Amino acid sequence: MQKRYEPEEIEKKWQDFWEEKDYFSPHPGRKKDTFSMVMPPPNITGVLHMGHALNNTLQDIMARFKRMQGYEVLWVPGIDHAGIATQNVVERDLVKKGLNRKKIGREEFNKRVWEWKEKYGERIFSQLKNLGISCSWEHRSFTMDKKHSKAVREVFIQLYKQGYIYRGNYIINWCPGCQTALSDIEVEYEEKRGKLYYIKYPFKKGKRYLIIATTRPETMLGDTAVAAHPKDERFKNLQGKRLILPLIGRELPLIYDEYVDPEFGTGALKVTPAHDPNDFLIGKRHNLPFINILNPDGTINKEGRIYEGLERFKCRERIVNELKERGYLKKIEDYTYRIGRCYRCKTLVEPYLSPQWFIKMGDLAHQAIKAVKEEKIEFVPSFWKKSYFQWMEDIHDWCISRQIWWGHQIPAWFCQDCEKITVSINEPEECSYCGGKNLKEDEDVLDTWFSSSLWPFSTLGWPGKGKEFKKFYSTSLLCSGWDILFFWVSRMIMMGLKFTGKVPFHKIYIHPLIGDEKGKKMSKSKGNVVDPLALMEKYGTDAFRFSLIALKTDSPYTRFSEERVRGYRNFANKIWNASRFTLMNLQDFQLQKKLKNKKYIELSDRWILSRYSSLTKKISSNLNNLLFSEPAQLLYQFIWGEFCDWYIELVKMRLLNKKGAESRYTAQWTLCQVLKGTLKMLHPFMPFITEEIFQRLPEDKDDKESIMISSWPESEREDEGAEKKMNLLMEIIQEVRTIRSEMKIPPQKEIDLLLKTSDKKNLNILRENNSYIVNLTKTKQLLIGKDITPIKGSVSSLTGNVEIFIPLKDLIDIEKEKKRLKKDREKLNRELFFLEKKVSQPQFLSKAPPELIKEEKEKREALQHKLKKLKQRLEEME
RNA sequence: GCCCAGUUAGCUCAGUGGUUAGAGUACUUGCUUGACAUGCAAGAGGUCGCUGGUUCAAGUCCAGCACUGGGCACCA
Repeated sequence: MQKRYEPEEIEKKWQDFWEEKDYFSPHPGRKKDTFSMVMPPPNITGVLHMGHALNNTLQDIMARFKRMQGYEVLWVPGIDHAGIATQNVVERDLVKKGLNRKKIGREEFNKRVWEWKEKYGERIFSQLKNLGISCSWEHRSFTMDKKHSKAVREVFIQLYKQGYIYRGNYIINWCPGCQTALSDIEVEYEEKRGKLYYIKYPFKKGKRYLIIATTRPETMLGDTAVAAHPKDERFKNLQGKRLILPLIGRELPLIYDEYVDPEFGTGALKVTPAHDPNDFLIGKRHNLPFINILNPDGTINKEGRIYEGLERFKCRERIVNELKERGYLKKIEDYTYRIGRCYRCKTLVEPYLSPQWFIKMGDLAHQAIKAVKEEKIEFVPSFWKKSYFQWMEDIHDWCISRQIWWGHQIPAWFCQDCEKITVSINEPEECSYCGGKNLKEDEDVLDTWFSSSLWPFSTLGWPGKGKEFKKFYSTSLLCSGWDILFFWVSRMIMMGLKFTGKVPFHKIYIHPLIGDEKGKKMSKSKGNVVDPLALMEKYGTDAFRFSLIALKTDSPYTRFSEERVRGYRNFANKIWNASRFTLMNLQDFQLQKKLKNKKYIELSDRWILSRYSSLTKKISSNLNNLLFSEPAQLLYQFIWGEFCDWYIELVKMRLLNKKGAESRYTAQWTLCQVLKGTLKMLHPFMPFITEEIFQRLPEDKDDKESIMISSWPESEREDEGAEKKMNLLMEIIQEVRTIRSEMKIPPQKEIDLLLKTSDKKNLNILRENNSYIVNLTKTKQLLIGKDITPIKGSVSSLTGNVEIFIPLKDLIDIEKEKKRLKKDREKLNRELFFLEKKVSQPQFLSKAPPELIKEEKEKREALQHKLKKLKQRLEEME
């Protein structure tokens, strides 16, 4: 075994081994219970990023943990066809080749997307394999495969037939870049500093005019009215007047609508029903014409007359100029307002009137709220529930149609004869209303999130209700980032309840997104993106995974720092070396079976086994409660701070046979047991290094061929007495080391050490375990007793009720020692002052629990004793 | 505007009403100590954002405020 842990070959080796052995597929376990999860499907365009890494590491920890606990685990991996995102990527690729989508046509385009999918779609799977995740690859799914198409159509048709899905002409968010409708949540809003233009709208008769403020002057091309508040005095006597739209010359009626805010701008509002959601409603109320002025690509259409063909912002510029030239522009003010961008291509979104498909959300949302309120789904951390409720309670109908080519085509046919819609799983032969054969399939496809909302059951074969569906649905747990809480999680809950009658998952674990060191969102444009694959290569996958988990908090962004990964690389190396040490000392371990029944176990053994036992309980309960960073820290602390720093150090002398064969064997057994059990608990976090070492450790009957399928450790060896004894010894050792360091005693120099106490119990502990003290403090001569008189020129200290003396003779610097003791005295005085105050308060004595009072009083006595001894020493030195 | 989260060591973060508020990292000092210098030992470093309240007891619970980050909704 080399001195350093070298992850590369080891990781590859075990990943292949596990897959070959088919450990990732569900196998009936000891518990007969199941544990199931579906992976949030990455986009087929996706390249592994930090978010995937965290998300999948969390799931992998749970999968491995539950598997070791004896559950039958199913973890379904999959990828998402990601409609718009994928279409954009493939389209860009076409442009590079001098082609475009319209040139090659829909069929050819989709053929190319499929080709692209075959080529790159599973790239992310191989990257996930590097991460060591243990999902069931044979269950892999794709949101566009036959299974899912069937589920999608089934859901669509049922929703349509039950009146949840409708089609109509409404204002939706239109992305001129992607040239499709978007749902409300697919628009990202940001503050923008822009201008507010004040435009004169002249009356048809006379020379007067109204001034109207707008941020989007180009939309005036679609104005069909001017509105004022009915109670606004300024406009009261203008009833029935008509205005002329500048530049265009169209006559506009002046109407009155409660919606108008008299306080804003001039109190008069231009109404553009086809390009503003509020104006749309006003238009409906007042039966105004709806004039669409935009082409799908964001250029002005023929309704814009002389401006036809202009790009929308060019048009704005020109209109403003012309208004100015012709005296229609009163003024321009600076104004900050909100603009919406497409979440895929970041193009500014336009409110746009067009025929689209929608799902009525009211009832579905109501059921989904109810299920969470009734705690059928547990949110972790629970505060996310509030966001969930808020969004669900204020939900709008979901625009599900997209004017793109890549996706599930909407199973609807328009009858050219009677203009009615026939919806059907398979292509219908005739119109279901008039029987006409002249049918035209709807060209729109469904929102990507429509198919992903079915994911927890569509992956399990729904609408079929086969064995797997029955066995693994509802799933046990879903892990997701909060960024897709509304896009995905909420919708799965609604669809799951609607179509299976059950919640899609019992628990939802919502993890943070990973920000950079400053806590900012990682993005390509900011250039602060960290590549997980590079980190895995540099520090090893285990260290990388561990850093993701140990860093994780509940706050929405976790700050990621490479420093920490390096720290956990060092931790992996520490484990490696602790194991190396153990293995080097197991030559005669064949005796282990005999040792199992041995009664003789040393204090340090009892101590480490006790610490180990309480660790097993904490780790199990933490993981069951979906706490991840806590167990990670506990394991780190135990392995490094207890097992390595203390146990291994204490056991060295025994392994060198200084205490006889029996003691050596016991040490070997304990080392091996504790190491093995700890590795098992660490396995979900650091799968590779733990497997590598496990394979090298001696087998016993419970451990089969891999740590992955070994049983989760349980241990009942808590021993409070042993812990107390060890604590005393450790304190003394640490105190002696401190003195050595403060007194600048060279590390090589052996000292004499006197330990004085009148407590019989402590005397026994010290005598029985004097070797611990001798070995860890470099002591030559150790004297333990209750009537020891320290030699003059000793340094002293006190822990518990044990007085420590180190004779230094002429080496001692009296002044320095006095200073040290005085500093101790000050500290003691301070502590005692507060403690005495506390213990003497009548309210404390009457209301605090008696146990605590007793403890505090004992503490006070101990402090008083300590102070007395300290004062004695100081007097002696004067 | 409404909502959520956060504010603890230089930095990144733990902290479950009850010892002297912890860890990693960085820093200082000393060490090639028979697993490990990716290491070992010791040390320094804190008005727990502010103000009140509840309590025998508050970093922890409650209220208000400030600041930071985020989400949602908005008037052209």
